[in-house]
Amino acid sequence: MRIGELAERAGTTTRTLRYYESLGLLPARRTGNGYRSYDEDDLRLLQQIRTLRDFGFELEETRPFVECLRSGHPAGDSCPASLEVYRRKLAELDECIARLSAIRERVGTQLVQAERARAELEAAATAPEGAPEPRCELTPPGP
Amino acid sequence: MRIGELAERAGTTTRTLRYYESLGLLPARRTGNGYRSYDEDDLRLLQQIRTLRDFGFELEETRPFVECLRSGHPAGDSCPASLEVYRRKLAELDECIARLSAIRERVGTQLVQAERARAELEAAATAPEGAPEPRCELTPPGP
DNA sequence: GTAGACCTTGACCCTGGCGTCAAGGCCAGA
DNA sequence: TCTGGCCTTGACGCCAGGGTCAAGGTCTAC
Repeated sequence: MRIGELAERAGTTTRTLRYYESLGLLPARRTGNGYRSYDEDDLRLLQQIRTLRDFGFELEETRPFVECLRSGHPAGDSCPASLEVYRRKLAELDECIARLSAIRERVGTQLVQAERARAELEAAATAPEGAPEPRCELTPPGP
Repeated sequence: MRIGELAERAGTTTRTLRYYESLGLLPARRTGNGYRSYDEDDLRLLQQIRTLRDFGFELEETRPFVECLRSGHPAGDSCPASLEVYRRKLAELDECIARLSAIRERVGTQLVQAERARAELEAAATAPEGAPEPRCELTPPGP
């Protein structure tokens, strides 16, 4: 099959396939007129790549899986190199989740504190004229 | 103070400060010879920006905080626009963490399954000669 | 007066993963 | 024969957040 058909069947674009070829990730045979030619195995390789990318794997990280499949294994993750990528990815994900969770806590704390500070400001604003703090977009004092 | 000193005190670079100025995020006054001139307030604005960036805020997201500070408020998060950014960021973080956690589970499951499959392959390889499955980098059968 | 440290603007480079043109070749149907 | 649809390579753009020159101006110290 040609590049357009493969792209469509894999739910991607011809540009993407040419890009993968430029990386040596998914090389293509050529027909007499120079057109790229792919078969069902290439489709499987491509699906492996796209699946991993959906998981957030970088293209380079998909290479061991692709080569594993290409060397005749039934699954891309049948080879030790692929398992190693899985493990690295897990560690990466854990670290990322931990970092984001820590930030989430800090931002949440900041929000609560800032909201409390604003509530006090508003109370002071509606209360008998205290010191007129600099106001940003405080809702105008009630009627 | 001039740009070099401000950069050093804030732990960043002159290039970064010029970049922020080009975005209108941290404009600078100029001295007679065209040099940028900053004061302590600018340092506070810059610190606010850097702190938020460390939290993963994009530069545009820091703008409400900076403008809040510049309008005379004691803290960058004293204004409603800043609180809104906090809330959006929290939602974003929650979504991101949830997505990563789901992926983490799927990758973990894949790893376990692939490891089990490999263990079975190895068992078959060390057992009495079965069908010689295509081997990738299987450890050579023990002595 | 000159070396050296600072400053100026402008411009190109980098990362990843493509999108989007441009200019032209190949092939099938009417 | 012409139109339209596929294909080819090459090259630039984009996103953020700057890094890194280059070529030149300014100021201070010796």
